[in-house]
Amino acid sequence: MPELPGSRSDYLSDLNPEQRAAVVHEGSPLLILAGAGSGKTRVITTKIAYLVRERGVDPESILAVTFTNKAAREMAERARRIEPRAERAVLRTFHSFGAWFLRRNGHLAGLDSNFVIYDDDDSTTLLGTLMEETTRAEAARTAHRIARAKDYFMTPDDPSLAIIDHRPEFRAIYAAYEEKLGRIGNVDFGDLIKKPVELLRNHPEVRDRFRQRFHVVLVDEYQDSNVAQFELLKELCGPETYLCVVGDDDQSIYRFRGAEVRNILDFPDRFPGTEIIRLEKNYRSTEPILAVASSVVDRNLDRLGKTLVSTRGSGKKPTLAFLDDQDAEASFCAELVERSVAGKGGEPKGGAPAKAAYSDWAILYRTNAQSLGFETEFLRRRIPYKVVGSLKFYEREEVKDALALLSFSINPRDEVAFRRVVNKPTRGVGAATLERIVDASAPGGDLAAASRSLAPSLSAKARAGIGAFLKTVEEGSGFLDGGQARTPGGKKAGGLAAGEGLSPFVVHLVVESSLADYHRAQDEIAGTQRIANLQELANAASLYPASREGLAEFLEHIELDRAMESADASDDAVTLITLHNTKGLEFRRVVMTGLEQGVFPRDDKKDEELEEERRLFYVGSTRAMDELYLTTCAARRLYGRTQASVPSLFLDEIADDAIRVVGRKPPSYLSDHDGYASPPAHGSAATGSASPRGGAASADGLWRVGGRLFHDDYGYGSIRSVREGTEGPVVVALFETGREVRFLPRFQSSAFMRVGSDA
DNA sequence: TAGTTTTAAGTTTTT
DNA sequence: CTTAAAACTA
Repeated sequence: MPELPGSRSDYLSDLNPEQRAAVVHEGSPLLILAGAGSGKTRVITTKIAYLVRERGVDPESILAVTFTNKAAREMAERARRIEPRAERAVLRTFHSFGAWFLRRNGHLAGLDSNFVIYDDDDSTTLLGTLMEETTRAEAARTAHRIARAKDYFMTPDDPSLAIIDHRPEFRAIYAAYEEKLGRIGNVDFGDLIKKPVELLRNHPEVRDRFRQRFHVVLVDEYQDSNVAQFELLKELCGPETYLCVVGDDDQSIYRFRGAEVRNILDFPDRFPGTEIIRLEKNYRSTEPILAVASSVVDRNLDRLGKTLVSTRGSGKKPTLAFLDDQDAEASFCAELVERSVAGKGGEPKGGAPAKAAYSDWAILYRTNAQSLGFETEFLRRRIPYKVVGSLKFYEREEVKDALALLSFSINPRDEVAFRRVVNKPTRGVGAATLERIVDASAPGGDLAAASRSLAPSLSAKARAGIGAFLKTVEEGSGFLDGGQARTPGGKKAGGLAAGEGLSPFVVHLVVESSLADYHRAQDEIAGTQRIANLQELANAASLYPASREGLAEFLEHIELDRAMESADASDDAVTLITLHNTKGLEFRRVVMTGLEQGVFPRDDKKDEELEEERRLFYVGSTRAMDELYLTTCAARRLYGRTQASVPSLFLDEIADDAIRVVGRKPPSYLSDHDGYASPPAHGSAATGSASPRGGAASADGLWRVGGRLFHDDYGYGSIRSVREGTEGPVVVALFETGREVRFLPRFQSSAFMRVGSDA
């Protein structure tokens, strides 16, 4: 049957046997365990094309869900390239599918089709109105717990709620939050999954309709799915539905936000008759890189188990560098980059070094805060770089303000939006007035109407302020209801030509309003780009129709696809990126930095969390195609304080002959990890110390007479004498306060440090 | 009500 | 150290 003559390119013959088996498989549920770099996306896109082309499946009956918009776009693009008809398949993220579902069916659950989606910040604000005597930080914590409860598909009356939050009052807070959110008529991220499941359960006719619509359900990155998403799949998949999930349990790194590894580990049990296909051929990395990656993740106990085999064969052995501190780490990375770009590959042997581009390089770190050191050093050396993921366009104050104003104009019950912008710029509507208005309206009532009816009883200042605010909103409303024909003022907005959809509206409400004046003033003072950001927002709106529905759609797009992609992807620059953000990416050369206890792994208290950190190591190291470097520092500045650090536990898990070591291993690295943090140690010999010569020094050469010290309690001082005791060096120091103190460096950690002569 | 000073806290974060 | 929110004062 699949033998179509001539006309098609033989896309199946490009696949390896396992990939092909996964593509042509049908019947039972299928779990594809796809290791890093094993051609997962290729399999899933080819499968869509195959189903349409060879099996005569109607593309509109195929639902493929991913976790990121980027992945969804890439999948759509690649499937379409093989089979143009695949364009009609429903290819969405879980959340955008949920929103799509609720806009059509939400009325059955009392939800207006133009609902606005609240992000975590909005949920926190809403919760703040319910928990009056708590700080915002506490409200944020509770909001997070509620989000987790929804990830686990728990309602406020769920008996297991204590697993999420053991406080007895949590149940009531969660219930109150749900009640208020419902009255306002909006939803949060968790609702986009949870509400469709509930609706499908309560309305069998809707469920059956969907089961008739989608015959094939495909899920990408299944290891990142949460319990609620699993429930959604169960509702969507009837006995006739073909379900295929693709994932890698070793790449599950979002546990902290509800991802449930058990979903993939238990998939064969939950869906009886499941067939498992393993994709273990890695097309990305050389063998030595995979050896390092595997050696760490292999220590995990809870995994399905897979052995990646490189199709690229041998290559350069990964390098582990022991360095002094984060400054040394930054310059180490900078030098690696500079030398490779100049064509002087770092290695004396191994043939002619290939000349690298800046874009071949990625510097990986555990936390965003670590990027700063690299940025400073790269800036100084004029190495082009781009920081991925720190843009946070949607989190900017002016953007959030603009979105709040837009949200309020389609939903005057939106208390969160109202609170945010009613007195911005300051119009004389303070906390007292605001509370009066909110109290005057019924819970979840129309706040614009409440403001209007209360206005006569307010002070002149507050009345004028409310009036100005309402005028702005009403003009916006009129525009939306009147349709495109009634462009406010008839002027060409912000240089945009006519027929720009929603743009003129956004320009009027946001770029030309008093709110914009406020931000324009901020631009003057702080030299920021706020107005430019608002203009960008307005430009993006041109793609949506000038109606309430169009505005809701626009807001949904902003809320669900926050990765405002900067178009500088073609620039030749080093990538600075968190480990989490690298999933799905690949680079020729990768440096994983900060391999220290407390940094990475960040926390070694709980076994399950440690296993997740190991997976993060696996994800990071398998991004590298040709070269992999690991760095670890003897000391690290954190919150302005320098602390001694111990090399990461993961470094112990790599076989000695699997990695090339640069710099000196500290003694503690060889023995135990639970021991004392050693004082600034190993790098000093390698970097060359300029500390004073002569006089007694400790056996390890770190403590010299005359050396400078800093102690949290005693301040600055200098070393008077050093001798070897049974517990290591014994140092006597005279501090500036005149105090003379004797101590054992071994028992000192954060409170005490050497002051480098380079400092 | 609005601006200033003090104090507290600090992961990762596809949606 | 750096940032953001709470507390405080004009």
